[in-house]
This record gives sequence, C-alpha cells and structure tokens, in this order.
Amino acid sequence: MLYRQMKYYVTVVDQHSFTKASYECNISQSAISQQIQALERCLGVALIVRKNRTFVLTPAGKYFYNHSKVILKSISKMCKETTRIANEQEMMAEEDMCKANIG
Amino acid sequence: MLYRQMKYYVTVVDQHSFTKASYECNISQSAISQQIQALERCLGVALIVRKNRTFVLTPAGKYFYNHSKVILKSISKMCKETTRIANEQEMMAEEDMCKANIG
DNA sequence: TAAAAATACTCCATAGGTATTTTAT
DNA sequence: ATAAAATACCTATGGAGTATTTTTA
Repeated sequence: MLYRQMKYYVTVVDQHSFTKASYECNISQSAISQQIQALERCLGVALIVRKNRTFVLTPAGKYFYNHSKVILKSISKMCKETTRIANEQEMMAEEDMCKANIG
Repeated sequence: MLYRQMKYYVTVVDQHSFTKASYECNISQSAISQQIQALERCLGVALIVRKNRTFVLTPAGKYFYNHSKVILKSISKMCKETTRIANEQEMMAEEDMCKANIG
C-alpha cells in the first residue's frame, strides 16, 4: 500500500525515529518497521541506512522523502477540494429546489 | 487503499466502462465496482452518477479524475527517479572501489 | 435477451498487533 | 541496563474472486 507507506516513511524521517513515528501514526513500532521494509523491498531501493540506534537517509531516500511530502500534500488537497466541490454542488441543487418552489 | 483506488477510478473513466477497466487492471469487474464504491464512501462524495447502463461524472468526479491523473503520474515518476538515483549511487560506489584497488 | 454494473458470499493476502530478540549505548 | 529497531508469530481486516441478480437498451 504505497500511499500509507509514504505517510509512514515521511513520519519516520520527520521524527527521526521509528518509535515516535509509530505514536504519530497510531500504530505499533513493529508495524512501522515492517512497512518501511516493505516499501524498500517494493521499490528495490534502500531509503534508510540503519546506523547504531539511529539512521541516515540514502540520496534516494532523501529524494523520496522530499517528493513524497509534496505528493501527500497534493493528495490531501485534492481530497478536500473534491468534497468542497461536492458540497458546493449540493448547495446549488438546494437553491434550485428553492427557486422552483417559489416560482 | 487510496493509491490503487485512484488508478482504478482513472481507468474506469478513461475506458468509460467498469468492465473494460477491469480487463485493463487485470482484476474482476466486481472488484472494480467494489473499489470505486469504497473510494466514494471513503471520500463521502459521489464521483460517478450511474445512468442507464453508462455513467457520467459529477463535477467532483471530474476534478478528482483530472488531479488523480496528475498525481499518479508524479508518483510513478518519483518511484522511477528514486531507483535511478539509487543505481547511480551504486555505480559511484563501484567506481570508488575500482580507484581504491588501482591506487 | 443481451450487456453492463451491483450484490452476496467466500477466500486469501497482508496490514497490524504482541511478545521477544538483537544491538548499541 | 536501557532504549530503539528488527524479528517471529499470530490475528483480523479488507481486497479480490465466482456466481448471481438487477437493470435497461
């Protein structure tokens, strides 16, 4: 599930921690760890280099982080705008009904 | 799973047909139908108005289609670029190994 | 009556959980 | 000894399939 994995990944990087990211995402540390691994496996690319008890990003990991962030934002914007348009249409439909009743 | 649903939805609209989209996506007609419904339920928005044996898009549906298409493209571009960067890095690492052996 | 989509159900893949282990401080 | 991530294993959700029904041209 790419979308969810992108969210998890961005959160891990933002928090500099799998554990903190798991709180943020309301799932277990184990689930985060598994999903980051699944993401790397699915891309066939190492995004994170585990170092001691912390980690650094590979160049590919940095790129993926930056772009994921942009894409996630545009997805959430799209969803909001989609519902906004739907609501707007509903309003217009109601207005038309009103006019019809008056006229 | 939003990403997959976006792909299904765009395919349905492009093909003007659930059935044709199911071929395109290599899944069953039933699965497509379910996922489009799940997408609409998750957004809380009607994207498609079923008319007779065909359908039209709501304004929200048109918007979602256009933007999904752009976003899907940028996701696929991001994934490709991510692997490209990773491969490039591997090359550079190999080059360094080479130099070390010669030097 | 033939087509396309929806529905009913079943099944399975996988996301996610708990518990534990590993690793480094 | 502690803290963070990985692993093992199990469970449950939901994605997908087959069969069937509904609907309309």
